[in-house]
Amino acid sequence: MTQTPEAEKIIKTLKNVAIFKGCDDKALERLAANAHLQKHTKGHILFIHGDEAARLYLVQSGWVKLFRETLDGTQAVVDILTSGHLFGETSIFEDDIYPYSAEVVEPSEIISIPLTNLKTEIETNNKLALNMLSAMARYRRQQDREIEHLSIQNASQRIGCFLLRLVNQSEDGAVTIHLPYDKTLVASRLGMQPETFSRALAKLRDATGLNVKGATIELENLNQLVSYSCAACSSEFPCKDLQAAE
Amino acid sequence: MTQTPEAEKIIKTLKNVAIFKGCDDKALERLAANAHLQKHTKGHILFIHGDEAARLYLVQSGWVKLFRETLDGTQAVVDILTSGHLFGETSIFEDDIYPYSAEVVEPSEIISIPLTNLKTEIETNNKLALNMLSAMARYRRQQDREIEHLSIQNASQRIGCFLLRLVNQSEDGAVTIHLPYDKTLVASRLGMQPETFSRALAKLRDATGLNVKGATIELENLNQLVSYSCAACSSEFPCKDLQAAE
DNA sequence: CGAGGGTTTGAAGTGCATCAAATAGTGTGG
DNA sequence: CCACACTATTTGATGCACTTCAAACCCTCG
Repeated sequence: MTQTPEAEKIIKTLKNVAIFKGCDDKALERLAANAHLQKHTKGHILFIHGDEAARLYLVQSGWVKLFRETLDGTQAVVDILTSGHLFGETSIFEDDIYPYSAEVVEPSEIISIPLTNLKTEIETNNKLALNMLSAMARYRRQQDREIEHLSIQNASQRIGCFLLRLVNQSEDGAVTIHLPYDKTLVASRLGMQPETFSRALAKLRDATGLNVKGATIELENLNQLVSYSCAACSSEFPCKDLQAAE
Repeated sequence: MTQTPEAEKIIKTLKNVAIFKGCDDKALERLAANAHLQKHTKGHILFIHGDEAARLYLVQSGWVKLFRETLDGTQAVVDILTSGHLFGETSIFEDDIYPYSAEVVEPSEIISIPLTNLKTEIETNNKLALNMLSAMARYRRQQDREIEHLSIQNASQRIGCFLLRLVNQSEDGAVTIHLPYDKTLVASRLGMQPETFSRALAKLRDATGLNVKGATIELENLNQLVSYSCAACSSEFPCKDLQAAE
């Protein structure tokens, strides 16, 4: 089969995404049929909650925010995704509408694939179905923890937990963390107001001795942060899964 | 194949569970091998967060609470399940431990099935895998809404939303709702303290004119409750899925 | 009838939201 | 390179929502 360079690039990316691991080349080609790779600037809306779901999306680079809005305009951030993360794929079941809106929040490269490709493939490709199940189970555990955090952690602890998930777990000793996007956005991701985020981060600094310079955060040692945040969590520190791709 | 009466009863139940719909009898028999149906009294612990996961559970009748506990003893309720709901099944992927604890909170009949049965079956039975994917996708949407509610609804609105989900959606006009379990438990399910629940319910009564007598709640018409609670939600009223079995 | 758990009520405190305003930071065009 | 405009972030002041601790009340069941 002859392929365009774009198609080749897409297939190469798919190979590294968890749910497509172990799929053979033919299957990937079928999945990637009519797929597109597009660059988007900050602020671009990929789709709106309630839109008819036609494609699934894969973040190649950059960041994408998933959110919903209530009638009175309040916004709830569902998740913020980066390289390797997939979204919009759950709409192949029952509903054919997107359950949230998606907005590009940093310059991004986004791959999109027709949902029908996935739907067709999954119906005959048990391996793919199992991969997807495994990914969904992982995501579900994340959501459970998310709910737990919202109900029992305070603002500073949630920030601490968020920072810990940005740290490469193999790192030890002094650590430098770089916030991947706006503080305002981090705040909304954690379900709090920007003002609260600012104050809670200051409180966290006083409590754990971390050092904040703009979007860069330095930490002499992880343990203090771990004991501060993870005390109010049912999981133990190296909390696996939490940052894993879908 | 000769079957015990218990096995027959179990298979009959499985047939009515969403994820087993469309499975043929042979498959159900394989799944039900070494399954048990047991009665449990209030307070019985089925398993603890972190236990090695060996079986999946299905509520035949009664209510089961899924929860986690932090080091300092605080408890977060993950979900409270009833007839037709399945739990513990996600442990067939990656982890082989239960991601939460499970406690019987009302006298219940619980079916349990070895996880290996499901694991084996799912690997060859694409229909089952697809059903399970569909169920997981539905559950995921519920979780998304749960997170949204925790971050943007207040206590009274969350109670209102909870009540609306107990109402048979086809009903209209005057409605009587019966709380299925302790108010204290409802409170924890909604992520609030019992005292807060009590006060928030009183506030909801004043705001929407519902009538509370112990565990029975009467409501002249749904609309007032809908407009009170659903204003702070991104979904529109007859919020499907939310009470659906996994 | 009394014990015990569930539920409500009261009083006080904490945490987060909100509104307002100051400050820092960034990118633009001159 | 500067001044300006605009946005992100911080800080202050205040109010409301929920929690916490305490105690009363109610209901059920032995």
